[in-house]
Amino acid sequence: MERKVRVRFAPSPTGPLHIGGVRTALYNYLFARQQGGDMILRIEDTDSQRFVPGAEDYINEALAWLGIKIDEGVREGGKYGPYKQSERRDIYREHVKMLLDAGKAYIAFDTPEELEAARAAKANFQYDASTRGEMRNSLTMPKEEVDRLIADGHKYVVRFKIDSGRDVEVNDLIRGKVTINSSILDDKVLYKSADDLPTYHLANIVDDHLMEVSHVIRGEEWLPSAPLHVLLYEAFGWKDSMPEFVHLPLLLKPDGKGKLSKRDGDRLGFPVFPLEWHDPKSGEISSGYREKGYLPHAVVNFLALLGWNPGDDTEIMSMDELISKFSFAHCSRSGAKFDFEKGKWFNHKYLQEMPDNELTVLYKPVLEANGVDPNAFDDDYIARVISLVKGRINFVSDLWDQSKYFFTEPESYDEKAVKKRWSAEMPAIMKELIEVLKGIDDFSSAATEAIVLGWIADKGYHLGNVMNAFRLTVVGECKGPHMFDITELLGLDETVRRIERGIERIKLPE
RNA sequence: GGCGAUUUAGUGUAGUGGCCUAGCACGCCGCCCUCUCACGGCGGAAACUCGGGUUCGAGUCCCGGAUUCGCUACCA
Repeated sequence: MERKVRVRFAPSPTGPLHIGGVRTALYNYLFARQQGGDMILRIEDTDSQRFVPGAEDYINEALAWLGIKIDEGVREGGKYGPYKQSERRDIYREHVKMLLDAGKAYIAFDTPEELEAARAAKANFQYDASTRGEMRNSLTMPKEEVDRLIADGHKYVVRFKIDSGRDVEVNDLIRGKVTINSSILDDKVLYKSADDLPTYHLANIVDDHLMEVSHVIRGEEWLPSAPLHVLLYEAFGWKDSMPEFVHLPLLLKPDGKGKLSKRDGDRLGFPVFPLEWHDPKSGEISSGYREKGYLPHAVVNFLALLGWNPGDDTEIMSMDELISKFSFAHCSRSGAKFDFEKGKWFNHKYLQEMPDNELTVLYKPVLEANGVDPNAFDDDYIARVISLVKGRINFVSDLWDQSKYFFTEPESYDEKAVKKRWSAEMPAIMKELIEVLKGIDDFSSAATEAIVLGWIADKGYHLGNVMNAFRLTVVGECKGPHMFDITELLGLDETVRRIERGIERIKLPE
């Protein structure tokens, strides 16, 4: 009971780390930190067929970006290594032998073709207690033949011998007791001689035991095989030190049905990966939250709340707050549809809290990408621009659309606005405005506003029409912050230049 | 098909038998603010899967149906 909390995140390097996997990692991390425990990163590369180069680096980089710190792992080291399953072959071989010697497992020679034939012949074929007596394995064949086959280099697998008709209980920390009858379990393959590697199930149990994992926190897709895992702990005689199980609800597609998948991102236009991923084989690029302009904290906060809540209405929480408030009792049991809009809102919130000088750093590459040399402007100028428009952005990249007129004069004028606000007398009024502006000593927002508004009132002009025409010449469209905040930043010369240019270029509607 | 899990507004969720004429947030709509677009403030529409029970009383407990999801590989 008092044992140290040790959790593990155990992804397979078969591609980029999926956002659902990120959430699993996050919950592991939150729990470990809260309990003063250890967070292990184990690479489960027991499927040599599906190995993808670069995937492991991707996992490390993604977790680092999100602030999920690993205590033990391939890079971090630790006393329980190696942390990559392909480097633990000896350990697995030894444990497979233990099971074989104890009669809890057996060797099977059935080829994939033979298994396929068996499945085709029998509607619900399952390699289990009811059928293993008819298959080619060490239970049906004389020992000499088994030895000869192995000596001749025939490929075989080791299967777990599961007794039928037993109710196996799994205690899940968020779902309670789950019972499954062992008859529905098949004799799972534990080890493949072809590549001298165990399958997930065996490696998982052996590693969790040897690494003294206290809590197995993983996705719900593992719930059906949890009883098998319990049986394996029993077979090894490790039942007493078996970890606690926690099966997290899945992240579902926002629209239709099923688990959130790689394709959904492309289809619905939002990332399902933390970082952009370049597929080494197909060359295909999948978008990532980082590259889309998400702040790592926003992603973490958003993900934390997909399947868990703090028990009150708090939504914006720092990593430390998440750590202190996290609990399995407040995890939901059903899958959560991925709500991309809410994700944007979190990013918006975090962007608002970010100091302008930090946003300035992030904005410069965006400016550059839009053909503006950021070095042509003071950092202070950029920061002031940002402070004026940041309330309306969800991403750093939105800053461009909201503030480009601070960096480059309008190239065109919004048609609808022209139609509504530009009229025959406007050029003359704008010329008057230029003179008014030129007569102002203090071009600050408040002073300019007082003078210009006074002039409009004296002349009896229509405030909305004049101001919007003014805005049209300076901004190019009728949007943006307070007009005189814009002109203060732009300065008298630039403001006048733009009005002149507007007078020249804006054509009367019709 | 079998097995398991699951079920509160469009979405994420609060709710642990009376405090629920069901709260919060995203999204949506409206109003206010206002030179514009946003932001912000205020307000609105919108939900307990169905049927039986138990109980003085059920969103909350029990049974059954339905739903959705997952698993059912020599993948994890």
